[in-house]
Amino acid sequence: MNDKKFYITTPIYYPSGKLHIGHAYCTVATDAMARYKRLCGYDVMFLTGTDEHGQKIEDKAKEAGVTPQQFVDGIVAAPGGVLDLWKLMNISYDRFIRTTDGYHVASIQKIFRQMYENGDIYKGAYKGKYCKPCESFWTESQLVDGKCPDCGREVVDAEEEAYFFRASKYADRVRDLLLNTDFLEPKSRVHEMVNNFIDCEGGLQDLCVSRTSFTWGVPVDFDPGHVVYVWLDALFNYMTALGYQNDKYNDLDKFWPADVHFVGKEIVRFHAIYWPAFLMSLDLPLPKKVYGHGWLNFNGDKMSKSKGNVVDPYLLSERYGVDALRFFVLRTFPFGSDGNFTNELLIQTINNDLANDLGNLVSRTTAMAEKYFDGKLPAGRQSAGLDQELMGMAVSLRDRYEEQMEKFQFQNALEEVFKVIQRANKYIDENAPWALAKDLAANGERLAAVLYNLLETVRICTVLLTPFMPDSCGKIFAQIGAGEAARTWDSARHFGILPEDVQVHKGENLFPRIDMAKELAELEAIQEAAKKAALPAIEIEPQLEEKVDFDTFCKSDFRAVKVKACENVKKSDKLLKFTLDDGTGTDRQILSGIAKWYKPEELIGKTLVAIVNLPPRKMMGQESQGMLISAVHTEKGEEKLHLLMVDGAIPAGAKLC
RNA sequence: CGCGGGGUGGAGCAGUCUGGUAGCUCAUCGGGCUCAUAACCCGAAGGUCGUCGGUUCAAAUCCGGCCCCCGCAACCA
Repeated sequence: MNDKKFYITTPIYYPSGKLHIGHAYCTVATDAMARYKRLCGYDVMFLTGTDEHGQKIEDKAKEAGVTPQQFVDGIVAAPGGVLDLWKLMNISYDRFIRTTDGYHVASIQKIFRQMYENGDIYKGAYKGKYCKPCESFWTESQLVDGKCPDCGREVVDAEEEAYFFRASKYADRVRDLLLNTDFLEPKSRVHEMVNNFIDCEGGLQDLCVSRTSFTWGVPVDFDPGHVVYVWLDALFNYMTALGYQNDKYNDLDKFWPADVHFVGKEIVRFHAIYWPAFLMSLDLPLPKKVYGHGWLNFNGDKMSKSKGNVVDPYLLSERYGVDALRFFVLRTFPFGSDGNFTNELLIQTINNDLANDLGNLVSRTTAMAEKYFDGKLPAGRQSAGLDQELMGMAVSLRDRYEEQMEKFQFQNALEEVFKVIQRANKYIDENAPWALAKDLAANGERLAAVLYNLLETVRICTVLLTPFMPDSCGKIFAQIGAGEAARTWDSARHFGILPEDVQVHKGENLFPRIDMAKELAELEAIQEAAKKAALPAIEIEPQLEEKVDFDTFCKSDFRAVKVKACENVKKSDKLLKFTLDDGTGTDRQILSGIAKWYKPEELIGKTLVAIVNLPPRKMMGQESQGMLISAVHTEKGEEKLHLLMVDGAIPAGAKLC
């Protein structure tokens, strides 16, 4: 049996909506790593999956009028879903776990009970600020202006019975793990974790690990009404998927502890603090490493559904090919820090690296082999001093590549490969095979040597690119006549693996050049349309739950006012200055930030509504005595505003009540 | 003094931990080649490495002050 084993995981993704390029990024990185390790001869377990419980899913399902299970099935297993995406993107996972799988649910129940029995989970009361309409608890620090950060409404003190995990008990061990080992990488994330959550005020807090406010989760089997907190449920997937506390699988001894968990930086906290603490509680071995990778932004902005700037991996895969997309994200961005995804960069990378350098190298090499030798190299060879540098670089490439791959520096590993590819292009220039070809009788053996060296260089590079672009590399191997033995990890360290009389077949262009200007325009149009479609047609502010008493309401003095004059405020692009007749005989001046929606001249003579007993307030150096009332809503993500205009027959100053 | 990340030739980035020629891609300019996907190869111009100060024989790199940008409710890698 093989004693070289490697267990790697992606996070299990939360299927509350379609996955985007960020999920694809992490998964492609994991896939490249898994394929690399397999290439190196490891017995690899590559796990991914979906984290399907929680309130958000329950809410979404309700909105959609289906059961939560139907909802997640729709996103995970239906056409165009998560499984489809990974298939499209050629993700070679060995196992896919869904936290709604029966074996996982049963395992979680056992785990929860076990931690309860050993005293690390205890029953307590969750105290906090509660927002009734959102059914959410918030801590003081989460509140925005003392109100619910979600909906902006008032919160009340509330208490709920809940189970807690004694995280505090493991604070010292976790701190030590973070500070004194390589458990968490990159190192820059370590301080953030320790400062924020362990050495913060009050130390590492016990974690609330059950909920009673919703039901879509793993039920606590000994206390009906409670469901297990999603993170406890989710984190253990890494072990239940190997058979921990269940009979479904039996790979725990073989693969646990995991070699590395790849996770996004926002969930580093759960993986670097609570996950080890949970494992310590059960006296289980800890994973060897958690690697927190960066995020892809889009055009400098954070990608988010609410901004509608989410990049769709389906679209890009279909348009440019899966391998091009896989390659791009790993070649361009350092894995440990954030990267800025732009369409231009994507196309640039495809054109330069894949089309011009790699694709063209394969193309010109195979074309010459066909043209000069009908695709079959003659056996005679004549080497020359010019060969040394190229061969040296090619043969030593594997070591440099390996060094970077072991550090998860995909960008650098690929950089090394492309240095060799560029060197090969230069080698063609140096040797000018077309000149040699003019006198085959005299130079045939030299020409054969040049082409053979090129094929070998291409072969070695292709072996090392295989984890990143499996399909395309298969096609290159076929074109250069590389059989199985010429595709192995071991063969990548040796020059001269291809048979002397290698048979070459020039094939299709592997990476066609893309017309940048045209493509950018089309992409933008598509993404713009998608953005619009993703945004809700009409959005209105939620109604306030909090009651206002009648007397308080009566204190607000609303009056009909007539616009006598209206002008833009100098140096302000938002403000309009109104001179109003409020019936008192003295003009009232009000400033209103509505220049975006109205031109001053179109408002003169209109009858509006204003609250007149607000304290006066200075804006841009001018006093505003009250506020004009408007109706606001959001349409396709765009804020809309309409001043309240009333019947012109209403006299200035009439009170509204 | 909440936490963290960042400021490097026109653009995007690496290098900073482990001080010692400032590197890559693109764009620009000039040249070469014609096998190849208008691709390839060579050369040039272009940076006081945000700023001020300190340590040092030596600082993009270490230390301190300051300025500017980004993220830090949720959805979310």
